[in-house]
Amino acid sequence: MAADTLKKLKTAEAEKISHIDYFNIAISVDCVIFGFEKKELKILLIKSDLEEFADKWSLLGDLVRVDEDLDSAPYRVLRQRTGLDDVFLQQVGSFGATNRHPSGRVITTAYYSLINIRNHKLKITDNEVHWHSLKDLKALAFDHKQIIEACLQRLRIQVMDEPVIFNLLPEKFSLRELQDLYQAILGTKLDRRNFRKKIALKNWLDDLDEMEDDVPHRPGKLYKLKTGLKKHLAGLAEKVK
Amino acid sequence: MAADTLKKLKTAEAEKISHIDYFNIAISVDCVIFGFEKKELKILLIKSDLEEFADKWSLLGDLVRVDEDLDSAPYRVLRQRTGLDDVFLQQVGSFGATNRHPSGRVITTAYYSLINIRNHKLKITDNEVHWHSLKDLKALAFDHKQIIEACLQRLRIQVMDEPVIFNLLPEKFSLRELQDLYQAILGTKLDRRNFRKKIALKNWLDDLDEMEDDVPHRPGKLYKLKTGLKKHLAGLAEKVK
DNA sequence: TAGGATTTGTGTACAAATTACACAATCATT
DNA sequence: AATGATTGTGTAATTTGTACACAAATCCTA
Repeated sequence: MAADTLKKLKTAEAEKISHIDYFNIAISVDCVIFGFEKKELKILLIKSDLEEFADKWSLLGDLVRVDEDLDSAPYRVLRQRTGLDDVFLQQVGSFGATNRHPSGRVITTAYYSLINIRNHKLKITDNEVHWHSLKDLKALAFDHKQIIEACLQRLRIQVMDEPVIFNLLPEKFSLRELQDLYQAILGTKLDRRNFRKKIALKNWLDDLDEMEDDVPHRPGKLYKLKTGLKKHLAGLAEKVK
Repeated sequence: MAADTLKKLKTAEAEKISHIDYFNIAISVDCVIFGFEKKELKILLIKSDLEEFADKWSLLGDLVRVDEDLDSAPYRVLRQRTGLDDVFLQQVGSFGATNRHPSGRVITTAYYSLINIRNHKLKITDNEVHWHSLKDLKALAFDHKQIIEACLQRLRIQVMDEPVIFNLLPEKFSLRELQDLYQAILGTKLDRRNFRKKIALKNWLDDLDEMEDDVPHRPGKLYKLKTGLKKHLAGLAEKVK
């Protein structure tokens, strides 16, 4: 195989194509980007650009650059795709079945991200990129369905005891919005009184002394995340907490 | 850079050295192998073979082969190093700072493993490989200290609600041994009566109607893990649970 | 073989957290 | 002014977690 492989290598280098070849393993990152709108969890997907996956959707991802930290790559992907700079991102796991990518051997590390869909800095320029309801996901490319499942599972665990969920909401929000969001994530209905008691106990919120003004019914009070509570948890030590 | 890189490549291929080079990213796996003995958690380490880390210890690991699933690689490493075939292994996270490896760009995926030190199939042939008390770890190579921390954190979470801990014990054990093990993992003392109540509630154990016979004091009853409870949780869906 | 050391095995009372559940007040719409 | 939708609030029952003490079993030693 040596000579043959070397030839392939030369060709690859000469054509300056990506580092997906036949005897090296390429490494990519994929981002599962969650948003929340109309009481539903959404995720951001792009039309696959591989012929094998012509009508399928896939996660936003890219190969990791040789001079770039693994954990920096998803930030770059997000910046390029959404214009957002200061996002919640957390590593979830790596996926590396030999046959997961049709064009060669690619191991990918998955990250999940929580963003506020109404963030005015959010700029989705690529018109192949769209929000999808988590409920009715179409066919997905690669093992991306499985990756999304793993990220959702992580999200469900994490929202129970860390204030990460607020990355999905605008700065001011009502308790109803917060409850709707929890329900969308956990996939269950929650009792309103018990939910409020539990949230109050966590002591995450500041009462803003303002009311909703855009609802067709009795408005609720508005809250914001207590200043000082960082909603972004980055780094490895926090990975599983 | 093209010509220069190509030369390096040729050399690498010609010398059949590993896939650590200057313009590709190599991928490895590292295993944090936990054992339990004399009321202490231990981990299995090997003397580093890099000059940069001459007197340091490192995790057992290897480069992932191009025709091998990522999640299979740590099983291979364990088989080669310990002779064990049917081990508990779980992916914890991937580590990929650009400067983490002195010889080139290597991203590693960390796994943690739980084995019974007294397993008679355990054969450690390489005399550079030794068990170390988790308490007094010497200097470690690479970012392996950080990796161990992440694995320990995962272990602590996981033993609270899944019966993985029994991978560290012999088939028959007393409640004292089990409690000592929990205490070693969690780093706390537990109240005996409350501990027993909690374990009883989980319904993980079968009473063997046998007694310890090798202790210098009143012997305790022996238990074993209920048959049907799989102590090995593999696969992706279980990754974070 | 008796006494000391060590460890097993067991239950109860209190505090804290979780669950189930209903009604009046507010605002928008008509 | 009545209707519809939603907010805001408390209590009782249950479950879970925590703190804590004493008698009995076995080994060891004198």
